[in-house]
Amino acid sequence: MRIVFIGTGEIGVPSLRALQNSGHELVAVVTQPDKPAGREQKITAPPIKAALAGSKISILQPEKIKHPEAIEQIRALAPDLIVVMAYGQILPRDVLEIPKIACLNLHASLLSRWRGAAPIQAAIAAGDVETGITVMYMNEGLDTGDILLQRKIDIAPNETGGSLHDRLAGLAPDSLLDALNMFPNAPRTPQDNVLATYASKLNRESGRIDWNEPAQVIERKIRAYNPWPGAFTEFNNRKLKVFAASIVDLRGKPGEILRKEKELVFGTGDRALSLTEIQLEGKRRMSAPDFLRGAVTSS
RNA sequence: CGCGGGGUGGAGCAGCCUGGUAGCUCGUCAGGCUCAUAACCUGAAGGUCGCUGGUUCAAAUCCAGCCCCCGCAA
Repeated sequence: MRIVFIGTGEIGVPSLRALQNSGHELVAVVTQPDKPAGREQKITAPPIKAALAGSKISILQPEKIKHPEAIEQIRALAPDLIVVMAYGQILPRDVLEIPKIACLNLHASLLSRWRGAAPIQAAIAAGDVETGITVMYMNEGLDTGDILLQRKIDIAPNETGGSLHDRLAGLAPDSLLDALNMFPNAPRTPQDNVLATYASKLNRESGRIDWNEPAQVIERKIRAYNPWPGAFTEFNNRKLKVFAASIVDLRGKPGEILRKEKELVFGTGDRALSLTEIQLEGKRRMSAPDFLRGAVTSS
């Protein structure tokens, strides 16, 4: 089949490689334009483009995929199939109707649970015990299309957003290839809209810790947001990122520092949290004991 | 030229403003105490103070340039 892959994020890279090696004809890749990134604001290629360095596959980087020129470029490729993963823009109907067979999306959750932009973090933060990859037929809604197939994995008790992201990225290629092999008789099951939940887009501020919440909720959020966008709180008027914490059986006011000798313990809405891996603004990431050794003498 | 914090024995920090003997909390090693210990006591090793140049009798400290790490913003 003639396939066009549309994607931007790191999570799509293994699936892209699987398509390259699949025997199908990967005719082009559409990804977001190079943008300034990092402290130096250097123009940086998105991960999908970087993964194609050295290959001869044609790459399209339209500013807006809904612009007529972009749509015409994709139409001219005459794809049988379009595969989308973590692209970052909504595909207009005109693009969805281009492929002869179908426009498929790989989504990092078990739809209809966690539609939207940040399903991986949402699943951990909610305390879900399993998640997975959904291959679905795209429509104009936000992750509302009919399901082709799903692959499940368990969420480990110490799972972080980063580790789950990597595991799902690795699960996606097999899911995709299995789905492709089902054509032309691939199944099609509508989503259960009653069970649908949404994972809204995250920004830095959404990582702020609300100490009034229960310890377990905060602990999950810390894991879910590690490494991005990062959970954080304030310490001596400076931003303190928190990468790992464990629940301890102490009581105290929400946000109150209950211990700071050998461990750093904050009160929450119910029990308390010992922050174990942290990073103060301007400093390196380090363990709580290391942090406290210096903090004791300087305060 | 986006804004800001930082680079000091193996780790985390103080000292810098107001130049003059390398400090603190740990770790490591040796010994002691103890039924025992991640606890306690004694002692020891370990540092070109990011790099280069300048000022000075004298630079971790003041000045200039450069390299690297990090937070914000995007």
